[in-house]
Amino acid sequence: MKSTWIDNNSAIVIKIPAEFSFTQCLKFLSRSPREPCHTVIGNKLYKLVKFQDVPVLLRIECLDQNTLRIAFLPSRLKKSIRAMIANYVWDWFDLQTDLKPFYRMARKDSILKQVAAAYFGLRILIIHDLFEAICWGIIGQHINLQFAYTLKNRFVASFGEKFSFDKESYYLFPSAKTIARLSVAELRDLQFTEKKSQYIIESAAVITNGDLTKKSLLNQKNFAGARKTLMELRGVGKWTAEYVTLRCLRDPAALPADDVGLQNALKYQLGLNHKPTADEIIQVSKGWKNWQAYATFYLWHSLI
DNA sequence: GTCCAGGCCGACA
DNA sequence: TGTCGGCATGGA
Repeated sequence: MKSTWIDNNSAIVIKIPAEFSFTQCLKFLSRSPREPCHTVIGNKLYKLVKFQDVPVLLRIECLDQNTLRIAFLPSRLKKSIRAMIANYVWDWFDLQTDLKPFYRMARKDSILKQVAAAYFGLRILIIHDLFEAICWGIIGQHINLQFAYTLKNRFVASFGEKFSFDKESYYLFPSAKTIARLSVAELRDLQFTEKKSQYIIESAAVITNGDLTKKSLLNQKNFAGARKTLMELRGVGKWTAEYVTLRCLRDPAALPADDVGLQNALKYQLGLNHKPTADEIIQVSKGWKNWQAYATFYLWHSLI
């Protein structure tokens, strides 16, 4: 465990760093009402997780500047699962990263200084599961984000495990094993394109048979190697590989320069009348060394 | 009705 | 190696 936390039978308390804003993170997480895998109600975040085959509903809230409280149902979980929950949340909000150097750099950067100040404390919201990250990347290719959430919602409602707590239903993202068994027609029914359906089922199969794991990607010499491996999957090109290394593998230097969202955010920040090209984005990001992922995330956030 | 959307693939020059 | 059409539909 990387943090100091105190627990009892029904809740865990995590000490959070000063450079953390639960409000900004919730804003990012609530950018679509169609998001099926977590819910934001007021200032509380609800998320279903499963550890050691036990489904657990988390309710996360910020008690004060220093403390995050994670309540869970069912209560009285064994200590090992409580530790997993604490680790899960710690990772989800990327609390291991010291953002002080990012803000020092951003203050001197003409593009980042404004977004870094406006969204102070925003963290990259990690997608823990490799399959979910790849899948979400493929779903989001070349369609608008709201429609991508519509597809995700149908996908999760159709194939994700459902559990009920207090008469409310909560879903887990579908497992690779479940999706690997599907036919293309079953995803076509949800309005996935033929190609997206094939790519998602094939990726699920590669992950299910153990040929691709998060661990194996992280064990590669560098993130460029991980991206190269990811791009061996059909349907995973440069953008998706960059996206997965950013959201799932925590590559601090991931920069999806072909991303239309990043292009639009920079167009606005730079006051351009055209979207910057990938080369132009690489040029303006020269000073963001090892903080490209955070710069990208803050710029995405500026579009919400 | 038109244009764009968190791209990728395969054909072709 | 670089460029271009097709995908297939929703949202603005």
